[in-house]
Amino acid sequence: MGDKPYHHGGLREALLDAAMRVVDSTGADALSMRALARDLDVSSAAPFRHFADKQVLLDAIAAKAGEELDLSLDHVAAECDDALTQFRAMTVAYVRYAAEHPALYRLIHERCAPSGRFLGQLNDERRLKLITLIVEGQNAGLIPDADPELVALTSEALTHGLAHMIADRHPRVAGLSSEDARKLALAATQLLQSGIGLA
Amino acid sequence: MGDKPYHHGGLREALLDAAMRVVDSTGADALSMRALARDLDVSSAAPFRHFADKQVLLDAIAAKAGEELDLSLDHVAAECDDALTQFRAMTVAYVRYAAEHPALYRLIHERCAPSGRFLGQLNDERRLKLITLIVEGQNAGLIPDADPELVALTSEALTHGLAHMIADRHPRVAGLSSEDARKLALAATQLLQSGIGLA
DNA sequence: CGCGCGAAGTTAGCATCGCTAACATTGTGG
DNA sequence: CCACAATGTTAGCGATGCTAACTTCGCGCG
Repeated sequence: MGDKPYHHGGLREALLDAAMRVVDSTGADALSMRALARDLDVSSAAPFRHFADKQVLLDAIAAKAGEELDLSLDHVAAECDDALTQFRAMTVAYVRYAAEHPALYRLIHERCAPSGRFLGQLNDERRLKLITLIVEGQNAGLIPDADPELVALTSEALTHGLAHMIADRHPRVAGLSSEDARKLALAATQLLQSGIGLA
Repeated sequence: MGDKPYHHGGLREALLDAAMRVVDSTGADALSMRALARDLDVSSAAPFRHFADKQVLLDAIAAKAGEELDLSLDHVAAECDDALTQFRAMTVAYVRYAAEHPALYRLIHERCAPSGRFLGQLNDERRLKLITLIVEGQNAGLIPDADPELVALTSEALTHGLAHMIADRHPRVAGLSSEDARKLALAATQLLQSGIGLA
């Protein structure tokens, strides 16, 4: 009756899910192949049938998290018609993801260097949209006539910086509630738009 | 003659130095207590006389790297009289450190969450100076009348974002030379000052 | 002066980890 | 129907972080 079958069934998915939960709640360093196998009640060698080594698993987690983030951005973007509010909403959503899943957010970006993957960036379609928006703004005389690539990059960097500070619990933004983080992201973005002055 | 003495002498410093080199060149994950001990030709238990566990060592490395970064900022700042150019030069120096010591830069910030330390932030003195600069700008009508804390935070976040993207070899800034990084940091900073528009 | 005590090393060993090799069990397509 | 590929299992290697119990050494105090 309670005999567990020799073959688990969807072990790969189960591994990925469990591993992602571990990383999300405990951090990537805390992930152990053997512990994972124990949790899923399989032998300690079983996971290696599905992931060649730990790094591959981590890459898979990062990829999945990246897709989640992407989906969340899509979802948010779909609810705005105005391109500008869309842009702002996406910034907020990005920062929010970092606040709610710091370890996954870090994982997504850390992986750039070691394994050559590059997740967590704005996908090309979205980036194109952003650049278009910028160029339009420049044609309308609303945006200073700088390189659109530079403008986009600066905007991305600001978002990124906020997200990282929050994910890493930087003391300056440590105790922020989800709502506070939202406000901060909005305020900083608006500040970038209006300019800080200092010149 | 060539007998190595039973007591190493300055083992603690030696460990710290060696460990820092390892992290800088190979990444924090590659640091091994035993390997470290082997390199310094001491037993594998010796390091634990000086650092209770690996995390403590990493914290010490992060602290030392933080001081280095701090010193480099001081050095750069000392060569500017104008407060504004000082601010810009420090931004550049910050990003430059991230470009030249990505693993250390990451380490400095990663440690925020796990061990409660908070390195890598602008120290209070410098931050105070920045805020003063902002308030002066507002009094002179050069800076929009926003919360100075917010303005400072936004500025920090932009710097931080650039630094992180470069340290993590984000594809958008991957192949940048040191000089290119310098230019980028400057351009982005100026863009923040003049404002991006979009409104 | 010498001695004893604490700081700084050592050796040995435990538990765990990532990973591999060799073998077992399946269910599925030819 | 049955061979085979896919997916599990067990056993084990080498490395790691860390601890316990012991040794060596140098410094300060009677």
